[in-house]
Amino acid sequence: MTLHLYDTASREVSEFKSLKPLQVSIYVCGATVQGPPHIGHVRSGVNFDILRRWLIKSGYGVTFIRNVTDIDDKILHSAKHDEMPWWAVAMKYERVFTAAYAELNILPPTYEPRATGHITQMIELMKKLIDNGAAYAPGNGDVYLEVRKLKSYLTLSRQNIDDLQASADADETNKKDVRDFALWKAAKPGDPSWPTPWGPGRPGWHLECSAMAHAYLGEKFDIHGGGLDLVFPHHENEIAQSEAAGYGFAQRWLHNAWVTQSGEKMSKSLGNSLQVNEILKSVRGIELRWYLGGAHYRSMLEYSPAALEESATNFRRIESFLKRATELIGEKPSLQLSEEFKNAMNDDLAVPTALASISENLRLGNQAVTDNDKKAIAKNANEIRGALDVLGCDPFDLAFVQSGGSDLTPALDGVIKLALTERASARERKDFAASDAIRDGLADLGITIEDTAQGPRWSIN
RNA sequence: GGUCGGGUGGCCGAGAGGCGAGGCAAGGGACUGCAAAUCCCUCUACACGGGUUCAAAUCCCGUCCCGACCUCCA
Repeated sequence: MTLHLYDTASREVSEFKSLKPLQVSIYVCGATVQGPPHIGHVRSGVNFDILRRWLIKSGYGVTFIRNVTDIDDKILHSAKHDEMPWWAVAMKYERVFTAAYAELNILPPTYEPRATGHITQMIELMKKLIDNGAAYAPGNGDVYLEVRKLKSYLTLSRQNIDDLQASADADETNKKDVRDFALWKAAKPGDPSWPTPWGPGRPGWHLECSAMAHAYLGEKFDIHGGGLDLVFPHHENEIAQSEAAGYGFAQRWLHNAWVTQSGEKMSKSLGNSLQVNEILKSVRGIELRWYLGGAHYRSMLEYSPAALEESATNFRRIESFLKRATELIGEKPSLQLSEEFKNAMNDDLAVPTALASISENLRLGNQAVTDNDKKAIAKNANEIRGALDVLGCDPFDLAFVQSGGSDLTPALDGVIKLALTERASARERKDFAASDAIRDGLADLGITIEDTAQGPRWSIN
């Protein structure tokens, strides 16, 4: 099976064909850096990172753009509130986002453009749109796109323009039609602004992405992604601007669903958002990634602490098998993929089905450990590690290996082995009170002892 | 009002006409001095009412419920 992906525009899963052979260009709408990320933000990051890794594994070269929206109303609002320059607010949260992405082993984008770094491209795009007659500048410094003049509009969300509720904005008086949207917003006193032929102002949200996608990927590119809530208006307006400028734009649209709580979308404004930093106090980044990436990208993921904990436990079982297999085989598993896993991933990134194949590998692998069948241990360990690698959850990945400081593991191993030798001799003379005291003592220190056919092993909880 | 998703076992979560995904929890068993880990077995569900079909969780019609978007959103 070749790679098939869903397309929001057609609402169908279809075979993926890149514009250029073995090259894929992807633009994903990144964060507006007006606060720290919640787990919904990074779910989007994980979902598109899995897509990217799968494309790379499938032999494609991938150019991956994820922008940073570093100027918007909320950033300006925060800046006033915190008495900081707007750019300092944006940079502060951009760094928090970057750190969160790194904790979850989300690959850095090929290019990560900031909106404010691309004003020139935005002005060029507006000029083009005004020359085309698609956009107009009413004279107050705003620039609007005239949606009624478009050949098509709202094709992604399949809405009728007359059914849209008009925006409640107070300063709509300069629009020819209430549904026209701002490409550029005139400067308000005290706000940052950039000079344009139509007056000083700042970019509208939609214009940024069209201009940056064009700057880095050209007139046509393969995949445009983002959260489901961006379909309208953001992506509709990106399409409108780009098509009005004569660009082919995105060939396929992918949207990830939300993380919900009590059935409701997680969002800062609803006050039910869970910050990544908070969650990472209870689970490791690799475990949070396993949890967020485990649901299908188009399905809502209902968050609960119990579900997260369950998922983390499940991951630790897999990880424990891989470590065990490494000890028994004498080398790290290689990266192999089972047919089941490949087929699942090719079917619109069916991660839950792919996970079922990992569970099967795990069961067979553990059985092989019991039977001491090294060939079967290796096969299953290799296929599990290969799958985890695609999912960005390879425990051997350097991204997850603690860096800095000296590694105390060999020293600790020696000390624990001394204790285990004592325990073994106690067990030999059937002094179970003594042997259990050693095991309990180690358990109190967070060290778990398992008696295996190959002798005792220890691990830190 | 318009446009979209969704309702699956105790819980989470796939599937989208026919071989009962998978995980977690629970119960039983094997192994163990006892545990832990692991393996085996059990528990077998698709909101409701009609319809189509040899066959429906899946398609159609209707109903109920939940959620999202309608110019701030991942």
